Amino acid sequence: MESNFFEKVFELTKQIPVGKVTSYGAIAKAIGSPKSARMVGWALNKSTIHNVPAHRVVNRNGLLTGKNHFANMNTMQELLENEGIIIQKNKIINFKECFWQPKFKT
DNA sequence: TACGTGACCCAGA
DNA sequence: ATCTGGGCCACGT
Repeated sequence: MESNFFEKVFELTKQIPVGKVTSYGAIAKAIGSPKSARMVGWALNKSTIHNVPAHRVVNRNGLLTGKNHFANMNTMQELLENEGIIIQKNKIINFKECFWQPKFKT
């Protein structure tokens, strides 16, 4: 049995549309474990460089907490800005506007 | 086998 | 408004 959690986080993250972002808690909640938001970040950390736009996943405050784990600290912000997202001081300005809620979709 | 760690979130003071 | 503490599940050593 494969790690459901890992796969779920993977799927949801890959389903994030361009120019949109989401939070770890949202993904965790979508999976069914709102309390386990920490594992979402852990899962992404395992898959940072795979084909998963982990850079579109930020914390509840819209802060790029995980940028430290990317290849380069600027990578995450650069990618998000490239998507059209406004970031300042490692924080998304129009976070609410760019927020996207993950859903289960086969 | 057991303990520690982690890209977080919520509730209380 | 800010600060502190607790909880959660899975993985690594």
